[in-house]
Amino acid sequence: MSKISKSERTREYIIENTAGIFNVKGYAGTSLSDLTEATKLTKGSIYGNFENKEEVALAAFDHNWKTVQDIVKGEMAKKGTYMEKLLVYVSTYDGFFKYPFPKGGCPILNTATESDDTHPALRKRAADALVSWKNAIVQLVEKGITAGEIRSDVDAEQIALTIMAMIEGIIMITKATGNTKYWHKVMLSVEKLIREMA
Amino acid sequence: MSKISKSERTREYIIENTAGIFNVKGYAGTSLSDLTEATKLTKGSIYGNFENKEEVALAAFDHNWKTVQDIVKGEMAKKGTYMEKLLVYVSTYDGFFKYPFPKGGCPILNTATESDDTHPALRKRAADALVSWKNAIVQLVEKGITAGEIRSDVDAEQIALTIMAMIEGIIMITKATGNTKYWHKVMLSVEKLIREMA
DNA sequence: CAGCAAATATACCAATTGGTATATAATATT
DNA sequence: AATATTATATACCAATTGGTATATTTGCTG
Repeated sequence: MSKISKSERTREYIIENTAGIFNVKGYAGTSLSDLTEATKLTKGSIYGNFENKEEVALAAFDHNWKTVQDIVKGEMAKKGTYMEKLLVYVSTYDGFFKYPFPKGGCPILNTATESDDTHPALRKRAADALVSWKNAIVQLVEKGITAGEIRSDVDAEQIALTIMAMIEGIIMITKATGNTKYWHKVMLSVEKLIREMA
Repeated sequence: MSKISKSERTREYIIENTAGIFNVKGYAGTSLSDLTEATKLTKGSIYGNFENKEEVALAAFDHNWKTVQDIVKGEMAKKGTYMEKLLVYVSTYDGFFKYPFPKGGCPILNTATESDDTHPALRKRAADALVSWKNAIVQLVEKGITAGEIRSDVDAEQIALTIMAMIEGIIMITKATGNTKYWHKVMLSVEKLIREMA
């Protein structure tokens, strides 16, 4: 009486075991043989569950981004104030290692930079994730204003985009240089930006 | 009496005509046939001037990054104060379209995100560029302090890294979403950060 | 537990990949 | 202008690419 069919389970199995590869090697850098190797399945099995490589990549992106979201949402749920919820971006991303973040870093950063000029479907996926992330932060700021935690003259969208840009930018810088000191310095700037809204 | 040899000119010709491709398609996404097509040369000619595809990609990165640097340096030279020089990052990057920026956007962003987990040589190149960029900003801030334009209590490195992260982050966000309004909002934050140092 | 449908594996495909050995052409040097 | 050298093109290579048609196995259902 298993509600989920075999193929649905295999689909999930494929996504879980290849999501990390796409996030590390990128779409162009990931081959079908990478996928068969990682899943110990054959091409026939993969193409029986996905139309093509692109469809696997899209599902992998969704999976990777959901992984990040789940961690952040989980941490935010523990916090009482909107100010504290916003500061989760500092504390959680700061403890990058404590949490099971996807291999290869931020999937939005990786997917967006590779696909922006070359792969419309993947680009769209990253863009949609960015907009919904932005809206989530805007919501927190606006609720913070209503709750009296945050000044009413702040531009919520500007704050959201600035936080996002700082985080994504410093992820890139830190991963490229390997210098975690850089990371902490920019996180101080993010924290200052958030606290200044009070 | 041409000082530069034929092969040196061909090398330059290859770099100039392929740098944009690497910056748009990435290292893995760029094939030898992309290179021969763009240069109208044959593989023999390319491999006579470069050891392999990696060497072309490294030279292409250097070329692309120099293009960005030349634009910024040129604009900074026109400014009298260190404050104004720092604000060039806002005004120049803001007028992305006026200037002949490399096709595909910021080469550091593109190269770093693709190579950080996969290609040590390219990663190193991007990391070195990041550090020298950071040091250039630190220099400007420190000179601004000496000149009395900037408060002496600012952490120059933190400022530098925060500006860089914001710029790189918003380049990614803007290119992915296509929304230039986002760009301007974050640039306002960069400007605020710089002016607050006075 | 037999039979059918769904899922997976096998075997194959043409095209392309990065790269090389060698032939040919162009350029310097004498 | 002949020669030596350098640079470019040709022709080839094995391996891999993404993808498909078909065979085989698996799991579900009456």
